[in-house]
Amino acid sequence: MTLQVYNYLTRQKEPFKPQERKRVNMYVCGPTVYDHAHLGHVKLYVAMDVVVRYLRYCGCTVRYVQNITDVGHLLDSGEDRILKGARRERVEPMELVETYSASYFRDMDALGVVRPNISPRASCHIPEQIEWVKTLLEKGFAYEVNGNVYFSVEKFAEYGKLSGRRIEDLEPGARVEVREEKRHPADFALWKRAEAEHILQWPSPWGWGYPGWHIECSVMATKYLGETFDIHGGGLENIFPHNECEIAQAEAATGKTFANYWLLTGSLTIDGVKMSKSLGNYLSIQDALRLYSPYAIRAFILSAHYRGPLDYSREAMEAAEQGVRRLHNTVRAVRSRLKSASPQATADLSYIADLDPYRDAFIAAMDDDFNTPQAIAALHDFARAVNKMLDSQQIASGGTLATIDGMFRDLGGKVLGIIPDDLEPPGVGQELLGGLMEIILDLRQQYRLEQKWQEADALRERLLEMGIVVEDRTEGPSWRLEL
RNA sequence: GGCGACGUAGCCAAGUGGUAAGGCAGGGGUCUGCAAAACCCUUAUGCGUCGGUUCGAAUCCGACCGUCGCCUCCA
Repeated sequence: MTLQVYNYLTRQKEPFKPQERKRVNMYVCGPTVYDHAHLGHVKLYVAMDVVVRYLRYCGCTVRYVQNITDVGHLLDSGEDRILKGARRERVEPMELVETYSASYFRDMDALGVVRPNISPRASCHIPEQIEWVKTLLEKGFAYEVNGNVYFSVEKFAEYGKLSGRRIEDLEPGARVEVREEKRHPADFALWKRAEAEHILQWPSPWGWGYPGWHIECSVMATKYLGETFDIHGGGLENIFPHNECEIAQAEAATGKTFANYWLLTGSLTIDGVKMSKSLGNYLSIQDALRLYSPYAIRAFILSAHYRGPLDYSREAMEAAEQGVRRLHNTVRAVRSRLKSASPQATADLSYIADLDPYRDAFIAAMDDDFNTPQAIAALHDFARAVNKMLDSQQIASGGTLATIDGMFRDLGGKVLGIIPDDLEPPGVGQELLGGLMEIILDLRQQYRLEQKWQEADALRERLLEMGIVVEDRTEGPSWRLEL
C-alpha cells in the first residue's frame, strides 16, 4: 500500500502504516444527539466514511468506532445540551437521546454512510470514565475542588502539540468565563459536580456529578481500540480544545501515544459562513434529501478535498446532481448492453488492458491523502471513454462490459458510494412495470413507423410527466425512472 | 490580541517549481422525425494584490488586502 495521509500531528503527508498489517483501528468523534443532524455534520461523516471504505477496498480490516455523546456536552450558558433538548420537547433525557440517535442513523443510512462497528454512548461508560479520572488524580495530572475534578494542563508538557497552541497564547475567558477555582485558566473539567436540578448525574468518589465532555472520547477510544490506535478523525474546528484535551488525558494516563494519525476535516460553509445549529443557517439532512439524491449529496461533499472548506449553494448542489446523473447514465447504458451481450463471448482483451490507466488514476488520487476530487475526475474520464466505445457501435463482449461495470461498482460504488448497485428504484411490481413499458414502447414505435409524430410525442410527454424518461437511441428506445 | 485555514473561469473545485484536472452552466457542431442521451470543438496569456528568489512560480520567500474557523466544553 502506498497510501499517503496528511497527519495533523506532524503537519505533513506521511506514508500510512497501521500498527498491525492490514488491520486499522480508527476513531471519529461522533454527534451530540440533542437534535436532528444537518448537512454540516455530513461533511465529516461522509469524508470519514470514504476513508473507511477505501481502506477496506485496499484489503484492510477496519474497526471503526464512533461515539454518541449523550451527556456532559454543555452550551456556552453552562446548560447541558441533552437536558435543554429534553426540556424543549418535554421528554426524559434518555428519551431524547433515543429519538435523535435513531434519527442520526436513519439519515446516515439514507446517505449510504457505512455504520461504525461500535457506536459507544458516553452515558454507558460512566464507571470507566470515573476510573480514568481516578488514575489521573493518582498520577498527579488532576486535582479536585468542590466535587469538580480538573486536568492540570501545566503538568502535561506536550499540551498543545496537535493544535500548535501554547498555553501562554490563550486569552483567558475569551469565550467562556474563567472559573475561579481552577489553578490555571486553561485547565479543563474531567468530572463536574451536579447541582440538584441537573437530572443526568451519577455517584462518584467526588460526589454526584457527570463527566466532562472530552473524557468520553479518550476512554471509549482506548477501551475498544487499545491504548494506541491508528487513526483519529474529526472536524478541524474541534482541534482545540477538544482533540487537544483528548490527547492530554489519554497520554497522561497511559504514558503512550494516543493516536498515530490525526485526520481532520474542513467545515461546510454556506455563503462563506460555517453551517451550524447555533447560527440557524443549516439545512437538515431530511430537507436536503427532499431536494437532492443521496448520491448527489455525497458527490458534492467529495467534490472538495476533505481537509479544505466547502461552500454550499443551490448551484453547486445542482452541479453535483448533474455530474452524478452523467455517471449513472453511462453505468445504466453499460448494464443495459450487458443484458443482451453474449455471456460466453470472449473478453476483448485489448480493451480491458485500456481500462488500467483509469483505475490507476483513481487509485493514485485516493492514495494521495484521499483526493476525492481527482478520483471523481478519473471516473468522469473513464465514463467518457466508455461512452465513446458504446457510441462507436463496437461489439463489446460480455466480458469487457462486465469488467467495466465491475470498475464502476468498485470505484464509484464501494469506495465513493456515488453509484448504486441497482440504479432502478427497488419496489414491488418491477416486472409488471417492465411488461407495461414494453407494450407502450411497442405502440409508440408503431406510431413512429407510421410517422404519427404527434401521437408518439404525446405518449412520451405523458410518460415524462410520470417521471418516466423515454430516449430513442440508435439501438432502439430505452426508458428509465427519474426521481 | 494569539493560533490556524482559505482566496484558481459565471458557479463548485483539483493542481504545491516546468508552462492551468474534472464537473456544472454557456456557445458552436455531430447524431436524431423531433427531443433526450452521448460524442467533438469552445469558454482563465490567467491562479487576491505588490515585491523577491529562479532559466522557469498558481506553486518557494516577504509584505499587504479579503473571507472564515478556533481561543475550555458547536461535527
